[in-house]
Amino acid sequence: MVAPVANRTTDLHDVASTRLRARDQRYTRGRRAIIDLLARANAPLSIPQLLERDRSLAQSSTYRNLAVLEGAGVVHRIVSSDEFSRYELAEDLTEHHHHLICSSCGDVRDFTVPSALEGELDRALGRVAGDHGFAADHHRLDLVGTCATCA
Amino acid sequence: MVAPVANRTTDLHDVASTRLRARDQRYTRGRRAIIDLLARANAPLSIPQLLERDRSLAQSSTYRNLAVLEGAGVVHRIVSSDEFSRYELAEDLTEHHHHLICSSCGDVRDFTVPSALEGELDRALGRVAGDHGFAADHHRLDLVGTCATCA
DNA sequence: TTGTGACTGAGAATCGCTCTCGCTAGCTTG
DNA sequence: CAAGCTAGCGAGAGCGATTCTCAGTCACAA
Ligand SMILES: [Mn+2]
Ligand SMILES: [Mn+2]
Ligand SMILES: [Zn+2]
Ligand SMILES: [Zn+2]
Repeated sequence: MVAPVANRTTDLHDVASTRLRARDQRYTRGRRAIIDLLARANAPLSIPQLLERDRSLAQSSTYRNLAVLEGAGVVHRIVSSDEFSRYELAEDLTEHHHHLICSSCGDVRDFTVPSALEGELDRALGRVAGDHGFAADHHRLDLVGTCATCA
Repeated sequence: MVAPVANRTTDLHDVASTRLRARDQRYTRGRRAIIDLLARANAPLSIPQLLERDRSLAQSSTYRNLAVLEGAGVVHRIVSSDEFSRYELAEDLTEHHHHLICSSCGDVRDFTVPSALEGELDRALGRVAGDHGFAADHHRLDLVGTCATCA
């Protein structure tokens, strides 16, 4: 329910840069390239997909930079049963949403549910967390199945 | 919303045995031991946890048997960002539920939400799936945060 | 220009998980 | 019961995504 911190791409880079600097880290070319790719894509990307889209990226650096960006709260890592993890911009840089996960090809697509339902969900989950002495950070709602391509 | 196929432990083993036989596979001692451990536990277990609880289990066989049991639809594998996957009985052998996932220690606990909410969720997700030409198999709702133990 | 500390990338290392293979065990048929 | 067939077993080798190492770079400030 919070407005995205960055709407324009320029803002996005500013936010990324600021969050990194706060941790004594630099917003280098490789890191900016990753953010650009993730912002341009309309779905979470795996490392191979990132390397394919920008051949100048080194694999080891990309792994390292994604970890750094995740630590700085700029990027979010999605671990599924697929062979590769996927990465997307952190939610406060985009908007709260959920994922359609294809268990055949591993592809992930975004979707949202009505905010009324989202609200009910949050209330119910808040109650559950309280009952268990659990400090909730965020919820995750995925729909698992077969995508249109894998028919 | 479907009643569990097996309520008693005996039934559980019968179901497991039947589902394996349907695939020309046998319900051996090691496989039965795994099912027993999962039925007794009130949370999904990782392979190390299984091996610790039953020292007679061999690691490689346990990995193989869990894969077989998953293929037969008796066991469900949960992949998280924790180092180990965790396993629980398939939902039609227990009941539909969701997970509290501790991002600190990796522990997983079950919870349920009111069936009214679950129904709304299913309706909304059905609509989403239709819009995307996605053949939904099941949904997954997790609450990620820090458990009481990790405070 | 120099010093400090972060970054880079090729390759080595890690480690959960899967595969291999010689042997055992369960079931079926005669 | 014996023989044949197939599934299962487990120790260890292998696999592969991810992480780590380390010798050079680069950014930035003094
Ligand atoms: Mn997404
Ligand atoms: Mn569970
Ligand atoms: Zn697909
Ligand atoms: Zn914990």
